[in-house]
Amino acid sequence: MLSSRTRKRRLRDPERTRERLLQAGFREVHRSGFQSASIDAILAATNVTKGALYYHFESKEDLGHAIVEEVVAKLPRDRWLLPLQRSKDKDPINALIGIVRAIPARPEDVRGGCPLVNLAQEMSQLDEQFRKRLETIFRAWQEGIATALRRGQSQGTVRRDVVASETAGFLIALVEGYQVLAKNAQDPKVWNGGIGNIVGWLRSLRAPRQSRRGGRRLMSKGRVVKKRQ
Amino acid sequence: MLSSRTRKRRLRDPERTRERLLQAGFREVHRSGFQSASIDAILAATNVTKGALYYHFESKEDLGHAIVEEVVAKLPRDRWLLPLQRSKDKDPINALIGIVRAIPARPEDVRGGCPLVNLAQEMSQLDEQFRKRLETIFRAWQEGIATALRRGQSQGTVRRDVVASETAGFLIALVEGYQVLAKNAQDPKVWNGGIGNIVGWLRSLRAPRQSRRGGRRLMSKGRVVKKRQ
DNA sequence: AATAACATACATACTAGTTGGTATGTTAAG
DNA sequence: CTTAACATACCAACTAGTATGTATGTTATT
Repeated sequence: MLSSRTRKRRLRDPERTRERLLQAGFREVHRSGFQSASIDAILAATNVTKGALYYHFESKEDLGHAIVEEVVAKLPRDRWLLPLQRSKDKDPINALIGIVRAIPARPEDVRGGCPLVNLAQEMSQLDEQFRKRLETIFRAWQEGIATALRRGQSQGTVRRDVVASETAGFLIALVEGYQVLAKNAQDPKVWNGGIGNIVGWLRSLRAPRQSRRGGRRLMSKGRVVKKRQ
Repeated sequence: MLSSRTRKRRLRDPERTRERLLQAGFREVHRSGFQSASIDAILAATNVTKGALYYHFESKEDLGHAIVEEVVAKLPRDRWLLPLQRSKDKDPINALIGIVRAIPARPEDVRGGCPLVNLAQEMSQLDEQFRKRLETIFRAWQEGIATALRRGQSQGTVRRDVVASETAGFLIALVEGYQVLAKNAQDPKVWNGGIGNIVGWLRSLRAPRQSRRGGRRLMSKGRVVKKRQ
């Protein structure tokens, strides 16, 4: 027996139908925002009919919630949390620098903005259900970073005087803020500049070589400061 | 002759009508976003009729552009640029700290988010006219901060090794990023925490007391780092 | 193995409401 | 009297959502 996918494309494949709706819904929401996302546009993009959509999701909101939980939530998980866990032995600051540098800087990504921020910005005030789901994602993101930083502190690679959770929030705010600016500029150069400055700031979190005097560290090397003073 | 305002409320006062539409439009757009902003809701809020609105503005987009230029643009000007200019003699870092601390932390402000970011996030990808107007605002904001920082550098209060324009962008990203997080959390505490961390970072830009060795400076005192190591 | 019974997974056509926008009429101000 | 500043009524397009019908897949029965 061949798997349901490899056979001659079954006429009914509810899981696949649902997944296609989620993906197309995500794209439409990412483009237009949730409120302006058109159900008809999603259907047109998938060649799924309205009856099928409302069989799998009981309302537009329900579809939106599923998109957040099943599509949006994956983004920080894949881009941040998994890489951080995978590099358990290495210095978390190097890992974070790598992650930040790996955030897509292609024009279409920069211009579209971070889906998480897009949705949070639009919906958190309007729909508590959306907000809660988004906050869960933010929390997991922040805690993942904080955990990695604490690990770095016990390894001696991260300054002991930084407060992990606050620093994680700082980093997230920074990343999201620069993405907003880059999206508004509609210009990858803005984002690339942001990466440089974020990386510079990240380096300032490193513990000094031999941990002299309780882990103070200067704030040079960033793109915010000149390379040669 | 009494001024047009003090008389017994003239039946026709086009300037006032226009201004009321701008203000109500701003509030509606701030609440719902531009796309979902309802013309009818704006009319209901102002007791102005559709004919009057379309006499003053030729389309919804036109109204939106006017809102950006005449209402939104004032916000960073009033909150950032004017205070920075007014404190020409003082240390710009102190001025910036005061400005950041003065950003409203009332629940309704935090939950509504920064109107500039809201619009940028929603519209920059969709409507180039919107984007250009918003970018003008961001540019002026960034240049205002950069100018103040450079002034501080020649005064000797700001580290010489910081690149003013980059640092200004960093600060803006940070402020906007934290406002996004606070809006998503719908919680003023998140914003207040952000203020603390921003202020801490701002302090790290100060030139050392007697400008020893080319202006290096450590990054302590922030809320990101512990107060007593 | 054949088939009846049933539930799943859709498809089609429609509705009630809202949207931005307009055509045309009216009235106040100079 | 003229025209600037509205007011009213209306419209076509689009919205999410639904009622109803139908074809497919599964399961129980014989």
